Amino acid sequence: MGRSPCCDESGLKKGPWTPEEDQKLMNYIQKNGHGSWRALPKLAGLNRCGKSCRLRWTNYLRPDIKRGKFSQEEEQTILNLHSILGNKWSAIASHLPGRTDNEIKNFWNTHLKKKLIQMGFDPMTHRPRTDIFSSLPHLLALVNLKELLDHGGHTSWDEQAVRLQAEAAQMARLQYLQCLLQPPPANNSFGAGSPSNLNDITDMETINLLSSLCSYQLDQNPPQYPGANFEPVQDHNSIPFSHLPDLQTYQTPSLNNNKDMVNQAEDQFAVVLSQGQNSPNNPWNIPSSSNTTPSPTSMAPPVAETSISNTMGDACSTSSFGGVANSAWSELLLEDSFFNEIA
DNA sequence: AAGGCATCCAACCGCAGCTAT
DNA sequence: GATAGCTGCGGTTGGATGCCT
Repeated sequence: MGRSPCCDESGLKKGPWTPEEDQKLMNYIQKNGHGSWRALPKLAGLNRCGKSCRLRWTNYLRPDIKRGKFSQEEEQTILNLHSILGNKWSAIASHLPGRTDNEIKNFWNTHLKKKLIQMGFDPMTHRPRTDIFSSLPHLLALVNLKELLDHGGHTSWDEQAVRLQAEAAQMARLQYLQCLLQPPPANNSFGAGSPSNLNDITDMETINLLSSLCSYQLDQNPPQYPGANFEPVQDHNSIPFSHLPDLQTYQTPSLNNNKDMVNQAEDQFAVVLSQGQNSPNNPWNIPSSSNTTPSPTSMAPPVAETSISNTMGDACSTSSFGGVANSAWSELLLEDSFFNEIA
Protein backbone atom coordinates (compact mmCIF):
# COMPACT_ATOMS: atom_id res chain seq x y z
CA MET A 1 0.00 0.00 0.00
CA GLY A 2 1.90 3.01 -1.18
CA ARG A 3 1.50 6.49 0.13
CA SER A 4 0.90 9.41 -2.09
CA PRO A 5 4.05 11.47 -2.36
CA CYS A 6 2.26 14.46 -3.82
CA CYS A 7 2.25 16.60 -0.69
CA ASP A 8 5.88 15.85 0.04
CA GLU A 9 7.03 17.26 -3.23
CA SER A 10 8.98 20.42 -2.72
CA GLY A 11 8.22 23.65 -4.49
CA LEU A 12 4.48 23.30 -4.25
CA LYS A 13 2.61 26.04 -2.49
CA LYS A 14 0.99 25.33 0.85
CA GLY A 15 -1.21 27.32 3.17
CA PRO A 16 -4.18 29.57 2.56
CA TRP A 17 -5.57 29.85 -0.92
CA THR A 18 -5.63 33.18 -2.72
CA PRO A 19 -8.72 34.37 -4.63
CA GLU A 20 -6.76 33.94 -7.85
CA GLU A 21 -6.03 30.30 -7.07
CA ASP A 22 -9.65 29.73 -6.16
CA GLN A 23 -10.75 31.23 -9.45
CA LYS A 24 -8.35 29.05 -11.44
CA LEU A 25 -9.52 25.93 -9.69
CA MET A 26 -13.18 26.77 -10.08
CA ASN A 27 -12.82 27.67 -13.73
CA TYR A 28 -11.00 24.46 -14.51
CA ILE A 29 -13.38 22.15 -12.69
CA GLN A 30 -16.47 23.84 -14.04
CA LYS A 31 -15.12 23.40 -17.56
CA ASN A 32 -13.53 19.98 -17.32
CA GLY A 33 -14.57 18.35 -14.09
CA HIS A 34 -11.86 17.43 -11.64
CA GLY A 35 -10.84 14.17 -13.34
CA SER A 36 -7.58 12.99 -11.85
CA TRP A 37 -6.77 15.17 -8.87
CA ARG A 38 -3.12 14.40 -9.27
CA ALA A 39 -3.06 15.72 -12.80
CA LEU A 40 -5.38 18.64 -12.15
CA PRO A 41 -2.95 21.23 -10.71
CA LYS A 42 -0.75 21.23 -13.80
CA LEU A 43 -3.70 21.33 -16.16
CA ALA A 44 -5.32 24.13 -14.19
CA GLY A 45 -2.09 26.09 -13.87
CA LEU A 46 -1.85 25.78 -10.12
CA ASN A 47 1.30 25.31 -8.10
CA ARG A 48 -0.47 23.07 -5.61
CA CYS A 49 -0.62 19.36 -5.03
CA GLY A 50 -3.72 17.50 -6.15
CA LYS A 51 -4.68 16.74 -2.62
CA SER A 52 -4.73 20.38 -1.67
CA CYS A 53 -6.89 21.13 -4.71
CA ARG A 54 -9.33 18.38 -3.87
CA LEU A 55 -9.65 19.61 -0.30
CA ARG A 56 -10.13 23.19 -1.36
CA TRP A 57 -12.83 22.16 -3.80
CA THR A 58 -14.74 19.76 -1.59
CA ASN A 59 -14.57 21.86 1.56
CA TYR A 60 -14.89 25.36 0.23
CA LEU A 61 -15.42 25.98 -3.46
CA ARG A 62 -18.06 23.41 -4.33
CA PRO A 63 -21.13 25.36 -5.41
CA ASP A 64 -23.59 23.35 -3.34
CA ILE A 65 -21.93 24.08 -0.02
CA LYS A 66 -24.15 25.60 2.60
CA ARG A 67 -22.52 28.22 4.76
CA GLY A 68 -23.48 29.76 8.04
CA LYS A 69 -24.51 28.51 11.44
CA PHE A 70 -25.85 25.02 11.95
CA SER A 71 -29.57 24.95 12.59
CA GLN A 72 -30.99 23.16 15.61
CA GLU A 73 -32.32 20.50 13.29
CA GLU A 74 -28.86 19.98 11.88
CA GLU A 75 -27.37 19.84 15.36
CA GLN A 76 -29.89 17.23 16.34
CA THR A 77 -29.18 15.23 13.22
CA ILE A 78 -25.47 15.30 13.94
CA LEU A 79 -26.03 14.18 17.52
CA ASN A 80 -28.30 11.38 16.43
CA LEU A 81 -26.03 10.18 13.67
CA HIS A 82 -22.91 10.47 15.77
CA SER A 83 -24.49 8.32 18.45
CA ILE A 84 -24.94 5.63 15.81
CA LEU A 85 -21.99 6.14 13.48
CA GLY A 86 -19.32 7.60 15.72
CA ASN A 87 -16.67 9.75 14.06
CA LYS A 88 -17.73 8.82 10.55
CA TRP A 89 -17.81 12.41 9.43
CA SER A 90 -18.28 11.72 5.76
CA ALA A 91 -21.17 9.39 6.50
CA ILE A 92 -22.75 11.99 8.74
CA ALA A 93 -22.16 14.67 6.13
CA SER A 94 -24.00 12.60 3.55
CA HIS A 95 -27.16 13.15 5.61
CA LEU A 96 -26.67 16.89 5.78
CA PRO A 97 -26.95 18.38 2.31
CA GLY A 98 -24.50 21.18 1.73
CA ARG A 99 -22.37 20.44 4.77
CA THR A 100 -18.89 19.00 4.49
CA ASP A 101 -17.34 16.38 6.68
CA ASN A 102 -14.69 18.87 7.72
CA GLU A 103 -17.27 21.42 8.74
CA ILE A 104 -19.23 18.87 10.75
CA LYS A 105 -16.07 17.58 12.37
CA ASN A 106 -15.07 21.10 13.39
CA PHE A 107 -18.54 21.84 14.67
CA TRP A 108 -18.52 18.67 16.69
CA ASN A 109 -15.12 19.33 18.20
CA THR A 110 -15.78 22.96 19.03
CA HIS A 111 -19.41 22.83 20.16
CA LEU A 112 -21.22 19.56 20.55
CA LYS A 113 -18.43 17.60 22.17
CA LYS A 114 -17.99 20.26 24.82
CA LYS A 115 -21.68 20.32 25.53
CA LEU A 116 -21.72 16.58 26.05
CA ILE A 117 -18.70 16.63 28.31
CA GLN A 118 -20.06 19.45 30.44
CA MET A 119 -23.34 17.61 30.73
CA GLY A 120 -21.49 14.59 32.06
CA PHE A 121 -21.91 12.43 29.00
CA ASP A 122 -19.19 10.61 27.21
CA PRO A 123 -18.95 12.23 23.76
CA MET A 124 -17.86 8.97 22.19
CA THR A 125 -20.57 6.69 23.55
CA HIS A 126 -23.23 9.34 24.16
CA ARG A 127 -23.84 7.73 27.48
CA PRO A 128 -23.55 9.05 30.99
CA ARG A 129 -19.99 8.99 32.17
CA THR A 130 -19.38 6.35 34.79
CA ASP A 131 -16.77 8.45 36.52
CA ILE A 132 -19.35 10.91 37.76
CA PHE A 133 -17.72 11.06 41.17
CA SER A 134 -14.58 12.43 39.63
CA SER A 135 -16.48 15.60 38.91
CA LEU A 136 -18.03 15.80 42.34
CA PRO A 137 -15.64 18.42 43.69
CA HIS A 138 -16.55 20.68 40.81
CA LEU A 139 -20.25 20.12 41.37
CA LEU A 140 -19.85 20.69 45.08
CA ALA A 141 -18.13 23.97 44.48
CA LEU A 142 -20.84 25.07 42.08
CA VAL A 143 -23.67 24.19 44.37
CA ASN A 144 -22.02 25.52 47.46
CA LEU A 145 -21.63 28.83 45.73
CA LYS A 146 -25.26 28.72 44.70
CA GLU A 147 -26.37 27.87 48.23
CA LEU A 148 -24.39 30.75 49.60
CA LEU A 149 -25.98 33.09 47.14
CA ASP A 150 -29.48 31.71 47.65
CA HIS A 151 -29.56 31.19 51.37
CA GLY A 152 -26.85 33.32 52.83
CA GLY A 153 -24.72 30.35 53.72
CA HIS A 154 -26.90 28.86 56.44
CA THR A 155 -25.93 25.35 55.48
CA SER A 156 -22.52 24.13 56.49
CA TRP A 157 -20.09 22.80 53.98
CA ASP A 158 -20.07 19.38 55.57
CA GLU A 159 -23.84 19.14 55.51
CA GLN A 160 -23.90 20.08 51.88
CA ALA A 161 -21.14 17.69 51.03
CA VAL A 162 -22.98 14.80 52.66
CA ARG A 163 -26.23 15.73 50.97
CA LEU A 164 -24.59 16.14 47.59
CA GLN A 165 -22.79 12.86 47.86
CA ALA A 166 -26.12 11.17 48.44
CA GLU A 167 -27.62 13.05 45.53
CA ALA A 168 -24.71 12.27 43.28
CA ALA A 169 -25.04 8.61 44.13
CA GLN A 170 -28.70 8.78 43.28
CA MET A 171 -27.94 10.53 40.06
CA ALA A 172 -25.33 7.98 39.15
CA ARG A 173 -27.97 5.30 39.62
CA LEU A 174 -30.35 7.19 37.41
CA GLN A 175 -27.76 7.66 34.74
CA TYR A 176 -26.71 4.06 34.84
CA LEU A 177 -30.27 2.93 34.57
CA GLN A 178 -30.82 5.26 31.69
CA CYS A 179 -27.67 3.86 30.13
CA LEU A 180 -29.18 0.42 30.32
CA LEU A 181 -32.39 1.60 28.76
CA GLN A 182 -30.74 3.14 25.75
CA PRO A 183 -30.13 1.24 22.54
CA PRO A 184 -26.47 0.63 21.77
CA PRO A 185 -24.96 1.87 18.53
CA ALA A 186 -24.54 -0.53 15.66
CA ASN A 187 -20.87 -1.25 16.21
CA ASN A 188 -21.43 -1.72 19.92
CA SER A 189 -17.97 -0.55 20.78
CA PHE A 190 -18.52 0.42 24.36
CA GLY A 191 -16.27 -0.10 27.25
CA ALA A 192 -16.54 -2.77 29.84
CA GLY A 193 -19.77 -2.76 31.72
CA SER A 194 -21.91 -1.45 28.93
CA PRO A 195 -24.78 -3.68 27.97
CA SER A 196 -23.87 -5.39 24.74
CA ASN A 197 -27.18 -7.05 24.12
CA LEU A 198 -30.63 -7.40 25.46
CA ASN A 199 -29.73 -10.19 27.82
CA ASP A 200 -27.29 -7.98 29.63
CA ILE A 201 -30.06 -5.89 31.10
CA THR A 202 -32.00 -8.72 32.56
CA ASP A 203 -29.85 -9.17 35.59
CA MET A 204 -30.97 -8.49 39.09
CA GLU A 205 -28.81 -5.43 39.25
CA THR A 206 -31.14 -3.64 36.90
CA ILE A 207 -34.18 -4.60 38.89
CA ASN A 208 -32.42 -3.60 42.07
CA LEU A 209 -31.58 -0.26 40.55
CA LEU A 210 -35.19 0.24 39.63
CA SER A 211 -36.27 -0.64 43.11
CA SER A 212 -33.63 1.54 44.63
CA LEU A 213 -34.55 4.41 42.42
CA CYS A 214 -38.22 4.18 43.12
CA SER A 215 -37.92 3.67 46.84
CA TYR A 216 -36.01 6.85 47.18
CA GLN A 217 -37.94 9.25 49.33
CA LEU A 218 -38.89 11.65 46.62
CA ASP A 219 -41.39 13.55 48.68
CA GLN A 220 -38.95 14.31 51.45
CA ASN A 221 -35.93 16.47 50.76
CA PRO A 222 -36.08 16.10 47.02
CA PRO A 223 -32.57 15.97 45.59
CA GLN A 224 -31.35 18.99 43.73
CA TYR A 225 -29.04 18.43 40.84
CA PRO A 226 -26.76 21.43 40.58
CA GLY A 227 -28.16 23.88 38.13
CA ALA A 228 -31.13 21.75 37.23
CA ASN A 229 -33.82 23.47 39.21
CA PHE A 230 -36.46 23.28 36.57
CA GLU A 231 -39.79 24.85 36.81
CA PRO A 232 -42.45 22.71 35.18
CA VAL A 233 -42.67 23.71 31.57
CA GLN A 234 -45.72 25.84 30.96
CA ASP A 235 -45.12 27.03 27.47
CA HIS A 236 -44.63 23.97 25.32
CA ASN A 237 -43.66 26.06 22.35
CA SER A 238 -40.62 27.25 24.23
CA ILE A 239 -39.13 23.77 24.06
CA PRO A 240 -37.06 23.44 20.93
CA PHE A 241 -38.04 19.79 20.61
CA SER A 242 -41.68 19.97 21.43
CA HIS A 243 -42.35 16.86 19.37
CA LEU A 244 -40.75 14.80 22.12
CA PRO A 245 -42.81 13.22 24.84
CA ASP A 246 -43.43 15.90 27.37
CA LEU A 247 -41.86 14.45 30.46
CA GLN A 248 -42.77 17.35 32.67
CA THR A 249 -46.49 17.04 32.19
CA TYR A 250 -46.81 13.34 31.48
CA GLN A 251 -48.72 11.73 34.30
CA THR A 252 -49.24 8.13 35.17
CA PRO A 253 -51.88 7.02 37.62
CA SER A 254 -49.10 5.73 39.84
CA LEU A 255 -47.03 8.83 40.09
CA ASN A 256 -46.64 8.65 43.82
CA ASN A 257 -46.85 4.93 44.16
CA ASN A 258 -43.34 3.57 44.18
CA LYS A 259 -44.39 -0.03 44.09
CA ASP A 260 -46.50 0.55 41.02
CA MET A 261 -43.61 2.32 39.35
CA VAL A 262 -41.36 -0.64 39.92
CA ASN A 263 -44.00 -3.02 38.68
CA GLN A 264 -44.66 -0.90 35.65
CA ALA A 265 -41.02 -0.77 34.70
CA GLU A 266 -40.53 -4.46 35.34
CA ASP A 267 -43.61 -5.26 33.28
CA GLN A 268 -42.12 -3.26 30.45
CA PHE A 269 -38.93 -5.26 30.62
CA ALA A 270 -40.96 -8.43 30.68
CA VAL A 271 -42.85 -7.46 27.55
CA VAL A 272 -39.67 -6.71 25.67
CA LEU A 273 -37.97 -9.86 26.87
CA SER A 274 -40.92 -12.08 26.07
CA GLN A 275 -41.18 -10.73 22.56
CA GLY A 276 -37.51 -11.10 21.84
CA GLN A 277 -34.94 -8.90 20.17
CA ASN A 278 -36.99 -8.38 17.06
CA SER A 279 -40.02 -7.21 18.90
CA PRO A 280 -41.36 -3.87 17.72
CA ASN A 281 -41.31 -2.95 21.39
CA ASN A 282 -37.63 -3.60 21.68
CA PRO A 283 -35.82 -0.30 22.09
CA TRP A 284 -32.58 -1.97 21.03
CA ASN A 285 -33.74 -2.21 17.44
CA ILE A 286 -31.62 0.22 15.48
CA PRO A 287 -33.28 1.73 12.43
CA SER A 288 -31.68 0.17 9.39
CA SER A 289 -32.60 2.92 7.00
CA SER A 290 -29.65 4.89 5.75
CA ASN A 291 -31.77 7.99 5.78
CA THR A 292 -31.84 8.43 9.51
CA THR A 293 -32.51 12.12 9.53
CA PRO A 294 -35.41 12.33 11.91
CA SER A 295 -38.49 14.26 11.09
CA PRO A 296 -40.24 16.00 13.94
CA THR A 297 -43.10 13.56 13.83
CA SER A 298 -40.91 10.47 13.71
CA MET A 299 -38.75 11.25 16.69
CA ALA A 300 -40.75 9.42 19.30
CA PRO A 301 -38.64 6.59 20.65
CA PRO A 302 -39.78 2.98 20.37
CA VAL A 303 -42.68 1.99 22.55
CA ALA A 304 -40.73 0.36 25.32
CA GLU A 305 -38.29 3.20 25.59
CA THR A 306 -41.06 5.76 25.60
CA SER A 307 -42.94 4.04 28.33
CA ILE A 308 -40.02 3.44 30.59
CA SER A 309 -38.64 6.86 29.96
CA ASN A 310 -41.91 8.40 30.92
CA THR A 311 -41.84 6.41 34.08
CA MET A 312 -38.40 7.81 34.68
CA GLY A 313 -39.68 11.23 33.78
CA ASP A 314 -42.32 10.99 36.44
CA ALA A 315 -39.77 10.28 39.08
CA CYS A 316 -37.50 12.89 37.69
CA SER A 317 -39.97 15.70 37.48
CA THR A 318 -40.90 15.04 41.07
CA SER A 319 -37.31 14.99 42.14
CA SER A 320 -35.96 17.89 40.14
CA PHE A 321 -33.82 15.55 38.08
CA GLY A 322 -36.04 16.20 35.12
CA GLY A 323 -33.63 17.38 32.48
CA VAL A 324 -30.87 14.94 33.19
CA ALA A 325 -32.36 11.52 33.40
CA ASN A 326 -34.87 11.23 30.63
CA SER A 327 -34.22 9.09 27.62
CA ALA A 328 -34.16 12.05 25.29
CA TRP A 329 -31.25 13.55 27.09
CA SER A 330 -29.49 14.54 23.94
CA GLU A 331 -32.25 16.97 23.07
CA LEU A 332 -31.53 18.83 26.26
CA LEU A 333 -28.04 19.57 25.18
CA LEU A 334 -29.55 22.02 22.79
CA GLU A 335 -31.70 23.69 25.33
CA ASP A 336 -29.60 26.68 26.11
CA SER A 337 -31.37 27.58 29.31
CA PHE A 338 -30.54 24.21 30.76
CA PHE A 339 -27.01 24.26 29.52
CA ASN A 340 -26.34 27.72 30.80
CA GLU A 341 -27.54 26.70 34.21
CA ILE A 342 -24.98 23.93 34.30
CA ALA A 343 -22.23 26.19 33.03
C1' DA B 1 -4.73 50.62 24.30
C1' DA B 2 -2.28 46.45 24.67
C1' DG B 3 -1.08 41.99 25.88
C1' DG B 4 -2.63 37.37 26.95
C1' DC B 5 -5.78 33.82 26.37
C1' DA B 6 -9.51 31.21 24.17
C1' DT B 7 -12.00 29.88 20.24
C1' DC B 8 -12.78 28.88 15.50
C1' DC B 9 -11.94 26.78 11.23
C1' DA B 10 -9.26 26.19 6.88
C1' DA B 11 -5.73 23.43 5.67
C1' DC B 12 -2.34 19.89 6.31
C1' DC B 13 -0.69 15.20 7.53
C1' DG B 14 -0.68 10.51 7.47
C1' DC B 15 -3.15 6.25 7.35
C1' DA B 16 -6.34 2.95 5.09
C1' DG B 17 -8.81 1.03 1.35
C1' DC B 18 -9.30 0.27 -3.36
C1' DT B 19 -7.65 -0.58 -8.00
C1' DA B 20 -4.32 -1.35 -11.58
C1' DT B 21 -0.28 -3.56 -12.98
C1' DG C 1 0.08 -12.45 -4.33
C1' DA C 2 2.96 -8.29 -4.16
C1' DT C 3 3.64 -3.69 -5.15
C1' DA C 4 2.60 1.00 -6.50
C1' DG C 5 -0.50 4.77 -7.15
C1' DC C 6 -4.67 7.28 -6.18
C1' DT C 7 -8.38 8.84 -3.41
C1' DG C 8 -10.95 9.44 0.77
C1' DC C 9 -11.11 9.93 5.54
C1' DG C 10 -10.21 11.36 10.28
C1' DG C 11 -6.97 13.57 13.46
C1' DT C 12 -4.33 17.51 14.21
C1' DT C 13 -2.27 22.03 13.57
C1' DG C 14 -1.65 26.84 13.34
C1' DG C 15 -3.15 31.38 11.81
C1' DA C 16 -6.93 34.61 12.35
C1' DT C 17 -10.15 36.55 15.18
C1' DG C 18 -12.57 37.74 19.34
C1' DC C 19 -12.78 38.32 24.21
C1' DC C 20 -11.03 39.45 28.65
C1' DT C 21 -8.22 41.74 31.97
